[in-house]
Amino acid sequence: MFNETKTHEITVDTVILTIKNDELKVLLVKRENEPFKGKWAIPGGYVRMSEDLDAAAMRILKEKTNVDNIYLEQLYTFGDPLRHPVSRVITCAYFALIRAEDVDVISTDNVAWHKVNDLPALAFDHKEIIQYSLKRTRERLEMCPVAYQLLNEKFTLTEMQKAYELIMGKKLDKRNFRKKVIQTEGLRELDEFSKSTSKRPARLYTFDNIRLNSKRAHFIKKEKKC
Amino acid sequence: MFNETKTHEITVDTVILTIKNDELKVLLVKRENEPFKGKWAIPGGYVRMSEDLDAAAMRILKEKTNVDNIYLEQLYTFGDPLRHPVSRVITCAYFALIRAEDVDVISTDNVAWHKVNDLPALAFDHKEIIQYSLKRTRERLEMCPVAYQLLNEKFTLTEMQKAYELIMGKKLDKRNFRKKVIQTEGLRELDEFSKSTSKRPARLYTFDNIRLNSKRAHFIKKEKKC
DNA sequence: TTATAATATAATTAAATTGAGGATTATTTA
DNA sequence: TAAATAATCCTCAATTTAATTATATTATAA
Repeated sequence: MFNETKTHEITVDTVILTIKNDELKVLLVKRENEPFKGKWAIPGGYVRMSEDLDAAAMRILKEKTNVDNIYLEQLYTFGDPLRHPVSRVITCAYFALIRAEDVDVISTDNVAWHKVNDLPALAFDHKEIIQYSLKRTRERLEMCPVAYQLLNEKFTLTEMQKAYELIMGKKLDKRNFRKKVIQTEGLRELDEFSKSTSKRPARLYTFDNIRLNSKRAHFIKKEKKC
Repeated sequence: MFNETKTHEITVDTVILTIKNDELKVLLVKRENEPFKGKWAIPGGYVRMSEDLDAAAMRILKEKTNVDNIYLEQLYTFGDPLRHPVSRVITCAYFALIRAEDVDVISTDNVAWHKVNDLPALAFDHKEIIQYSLKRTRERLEMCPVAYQLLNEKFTLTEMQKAYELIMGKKLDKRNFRKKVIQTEGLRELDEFSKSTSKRPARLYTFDNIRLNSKRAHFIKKEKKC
């Protein structure tokens, strides 16, 4: 099946997660070319010869979705020889959590946010890649409050808790969550309140230092993993 | 410098760590070809077209060092366009902790264990790769007692503590270490004792389930990282 | 005006964990 | 036999975690 003398093709693929309408969503693009033409896929493309992997991920994401200036973290490299139905393509996957308000997605029929818990049929092994990015996100969330990356610049503690609950897939106690989270280094209480759509307006908070060196998210029970 | 139409070359490189003579060591091979001919490097080579990345890592490690049948974990993919002085080579790095007794290293002038804290000049970015594998190993060690992978099948708690201390780079209290580690799921006390070279012989322990789903290593203070 | 819903704060509790160290026992060597 | 050393056992206080009870505040909806 394979010509062993040929060199490989390498792509990068990016998993972009956000919260919209109380749902965890992932940014997908509709494939314009074969294979899997017309199927949804995470944004990806070929790495140029003189291009760093990180740079390629940023460039391709920008080209396909107009999303720019975000922190992409390398996730995993998927190299199953059969993951691409035509040729041998190894892909280095990246992921990011972003604020929907921060990016300027060209929303077309070919670029859209999809619920992570209700994905359409995806091209290649992209479903597996998304699942793995969720696993990694949960692990990161246990170590530090990265959920702030998903929230607006100003957010309520209830919104933050909701983000945690969406990612971790479980309910958390409001009082203990609050008690713990307000100890987080970098979190600043504002003198502003949510435009109460209903009921009592909630205080807004913000994160001061983006490169936060904060506390472990102790209010999430740590899983033992090996 | 680069021909943008050419496809990339992809290699795998493996960081194999063990403890020998109370030192953390890494398995290195002397390069037989240019570039960096004669320089020490971590074992690595080209991925075949029909070969899975994991399989390639295993094959190449076996070919170069005779080390076989170990659990290699993917570490990171290094893709700096200038990491290879001649062509564009992206490398997917793997790492493993092994028991020196379990493997049959062909010890030649070209294959040898080197102290991690006293490395020779290395080819490519291999020093960086080794450093990153140490960082990852420490993170893993904080989550679960992977250090057992470094120990003989039967080991004393002092040996285990020494492994932790070598990896974490700090001293631990003997009594507290013992108190915590004996709670680890899968650790079994044996009715055997070390062949006391001198002083009181220590009890031997073993790990029952290799695929242990054990407790977090609580006796290592967790670092906050973001 | 009242019921309701969400935010907010305080305080209590048991259990578990952490981190430090005292004290004892076993074994070898001088 | 005594000194030295390693292994082992045990105690304790401070802290953290997780669950819970209780109460007050501020808005909307009926």
